Amino acid sequence: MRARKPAGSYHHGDLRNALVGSGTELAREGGPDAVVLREAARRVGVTSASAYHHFASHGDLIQAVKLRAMELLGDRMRASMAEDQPAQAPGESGAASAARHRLRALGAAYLSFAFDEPGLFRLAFGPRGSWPALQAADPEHGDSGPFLLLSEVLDDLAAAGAIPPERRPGLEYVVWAEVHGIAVLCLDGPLAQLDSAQRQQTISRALDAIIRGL
Amino acid sequence: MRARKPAGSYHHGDLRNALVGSGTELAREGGPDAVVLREAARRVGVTSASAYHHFASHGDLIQAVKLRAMELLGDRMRASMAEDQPAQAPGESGAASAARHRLRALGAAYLSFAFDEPGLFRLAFGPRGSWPALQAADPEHGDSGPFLLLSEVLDDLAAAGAIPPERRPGLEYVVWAEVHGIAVLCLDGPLAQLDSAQRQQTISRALDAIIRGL
DNA sequence: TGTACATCAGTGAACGCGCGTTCACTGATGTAC
DNA sequence: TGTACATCAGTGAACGCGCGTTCACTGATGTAC
Repeated sequence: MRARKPAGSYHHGDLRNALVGSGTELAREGGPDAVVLREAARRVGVTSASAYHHFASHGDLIQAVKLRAMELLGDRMRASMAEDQPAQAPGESGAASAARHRLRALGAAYLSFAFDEPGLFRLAFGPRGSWPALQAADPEHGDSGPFLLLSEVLDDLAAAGAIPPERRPGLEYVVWAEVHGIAVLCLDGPLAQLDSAQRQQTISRALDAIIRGL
Repeated sequence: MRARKPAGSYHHGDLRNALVGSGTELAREGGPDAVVLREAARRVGVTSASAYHHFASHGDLIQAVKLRAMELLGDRMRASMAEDQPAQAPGESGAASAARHRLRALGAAYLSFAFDEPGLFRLAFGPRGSWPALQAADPEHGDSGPFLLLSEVLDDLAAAGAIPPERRPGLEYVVWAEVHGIAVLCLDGPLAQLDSAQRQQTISRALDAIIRGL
């Protein structure tokens, strides 16, 4: 946390970041519609007009918050991958099953983010704002987005022979869509009525079906 | 179309229906956020206050439009199933493949609705309003919702031995989620950048993976 | 090291807008006798 | 068949609200000399 308030300062010093932060908080609490420019400024303790020194419009703020939400999803998935590596020397015969295990962990992390942070999730995948180009997954920042994580696991599976090579291209889209569908249907669709045990069972079945479909 | 304007009448005669209609039009044009009570009334040529004789609130209107959108989706799927039955006597050995064919048609219809009517689709599956209980799929109206259509096809597949019986329960949720995920990712997610050929290819691969995963 | 000055990042007040909702009302409808 | 009357389904005006955005402004910052 750098220089939020340089002591007795008039200027904020990091207002853009702070606004994205409070906007993210708003999205977390109330979803995409709750990301209101005036309220975001209010929470930072700043006039709404000042936001226009950092964002061209309300939509611009929304887009920034959307990107932040995507980052948070990526963080969650990366963390899950990191902690979920019990056997570090899987032996070549177990390579495929280890990769499958990681794929499952990735899907589970994705879904747990959706259920823990429905507001952020809805913003990240809702009609407001737009997704950046997937290929330009800023490698300079060193961190790979959710998309690259998935690609890597699928590469591992292909390398281990668990996926026929001719089926590999474009597979990330298919797998992503499958996991994503569960999340949406559980959050805002007909599966919202399931209690948490039923939901967990459905998730488990769906992940089975996905892996089977590889 | 019954009695929209009984000649020189003061009363509208079918205002509730008309409002749901114009609300649906609004959703079609601009998605969930565009379903504005005042505008819906304006389009029917009626004061916004009059809407409150038929809906308790704005949210009530939205819910009604949401249900309409679901109906339209069901219509589309049913129509697709009806026209897509070339061989009416499939022979017992081809029963499984015929059912698979119908499943594919169902998925394609679902996706074509999503792409043709993104506004309605977003309302149907968005955070606004809520889904009715699936089991209470009003059998008195004679028409089965999207959910029942899917169930029937899966039953056919199970009967034809294409699905191991122990995997049958809850399968509709899984399949639904898989198809749904494609739609959402293509509409509002990272797959929105695909051109229509790439999209079609992704869809095709995804449907393959789904069927393989049965 | 000190000073002049351009630039930057805030303030505070105001704008117009369209929304959901309420209210007292009135003309039309349909039912009881 | 006709009339009285309760109910229904509209009207039109108004309300308060919070929003996004603009404006002229001013205090703080940092750079050139």
